[in-house]
Amino acid sequence: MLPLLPDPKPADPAPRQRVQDEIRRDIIFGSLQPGTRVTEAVLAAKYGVSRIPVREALRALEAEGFVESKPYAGSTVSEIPVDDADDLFSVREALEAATARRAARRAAAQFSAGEPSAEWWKARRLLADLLDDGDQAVAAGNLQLLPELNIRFHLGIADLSGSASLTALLRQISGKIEWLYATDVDHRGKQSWSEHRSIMAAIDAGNPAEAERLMAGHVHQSRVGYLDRFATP
Amino acid sequence: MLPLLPDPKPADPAPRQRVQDEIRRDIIFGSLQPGTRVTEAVLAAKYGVSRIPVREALRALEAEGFVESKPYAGSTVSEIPVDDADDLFSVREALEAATARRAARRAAAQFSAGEPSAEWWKARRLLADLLDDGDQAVAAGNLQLLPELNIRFHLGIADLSGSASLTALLRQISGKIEWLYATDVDHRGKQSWSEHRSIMAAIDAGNPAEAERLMAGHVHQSRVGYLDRFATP
DNA sequence: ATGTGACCGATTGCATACAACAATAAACAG
DNA sequence: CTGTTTATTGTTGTATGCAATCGGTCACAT
Repeated sequence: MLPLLPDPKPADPAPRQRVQDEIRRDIIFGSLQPGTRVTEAVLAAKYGVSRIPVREALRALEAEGFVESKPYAGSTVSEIPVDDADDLFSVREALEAATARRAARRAAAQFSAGEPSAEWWKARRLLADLLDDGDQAVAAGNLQLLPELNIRFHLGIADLSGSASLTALLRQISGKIEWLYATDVDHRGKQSWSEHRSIMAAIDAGNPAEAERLMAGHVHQSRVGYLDRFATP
Repeated sequence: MLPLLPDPKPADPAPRQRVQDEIRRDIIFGSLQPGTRVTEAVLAAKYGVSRIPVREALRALEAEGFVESKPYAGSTVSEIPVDDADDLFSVREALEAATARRAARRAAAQFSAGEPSAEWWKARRLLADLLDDGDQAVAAGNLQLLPELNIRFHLGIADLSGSASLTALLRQISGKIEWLYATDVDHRGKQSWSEHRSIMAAIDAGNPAEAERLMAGHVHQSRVGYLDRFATP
């Protein structure tokens, strides 16, 4: 006999990843405020899993800088790095300039060596879709979608650069930047998004210098915009 | 019956940290070569602990970029990031310039506000000892001690900056740089070390611009030296 | 001979159980 | 009343056992 509900629970194939994303989201969007003590047991109960996935998620979040832990003493939610904003942006400028430069160099190399590799096409295709989605969101006035799309675009460029080290660093910084912006939306949204296509074009053209220049300017504007708005001198 | 040796092993109070450091050391100094498959079970047996500490150590090392893992598929030792060297150095330049600038600013603030805080003195004292140890090593010709002392000095400056975000980023980059240098010693050792005191002096003087300038130049020389030596164009 | 499918060993992911440690609070001496 | 010592409790750290999943391999049909 066939059961009417063969699989009532969606099976949850990756509890650790899910829990990690949930906790990070709760931290970024204020449900878990800085200074809050988070214990493995209550989080485990909250998300319906054992302590082990929660524990690993907390360790990962600690590496990302969202929580701080002391041995046998527990974990607490970190402070929002507002004081570090300016410096984080300056590092991000150098970092993303490097990724754009590399991406353009790699694009040129891929095309000069006959057919681009499969993984290159995959990353490039993802960026194309992303750009379209963003334009669509802008056209429809859904500006609240832009922060997420923005991060994915920049991480996509890092992927194109082919450097795992730089991608990991950018991922770490992006988390902090997202946290900083979470208290408010990116006001410069439309303007900022439109700059992405020219960066992409410079990369496609295999022009490292131009890609680097555009990306550096793009991030710099983002930095200036943030500092203007939140005025943390 | 009572065993003759009730506690032959020194109890090992922190297996996870120890195992993590051991594995990282083995990776950096060649005992575990890139591409090697590392399984939790054999590492657990190798270090005489259970799989859990090994597992967490591997996760942390994955966040540090030393191993790569795929779900249910195991972990392998990452490739040495030689291709990323130049870009890592360029990011490091921006990053350490920021830490030096902040450290100087913070030093000035500490002194202008009466007595410096306890944690400031602690970090400052650690750097003083470090500088002395390095000078002593140089005088005694123990240049092989310098790479370790060098990393600790730069992380110490990051501590002085008071920014957890920047310190975490530097820690991540430092691991990679150490890995790059592990194949050879830092040839510029003596010269490089002597520059640390002037950086420290600029910070103590509360001169952010000068501290930033000196640190940027210091890291830049390190970069040029590395690229000259290993010539990866 | 070769492509395709299912099986099997190996390995990770998670849950439960227990031990070690830190932090707090209570008891006590001064 | 205050400083110190000691119990107690709550939380993390580790060990073991089992379930889920992946990679390779062997049979088999084409």
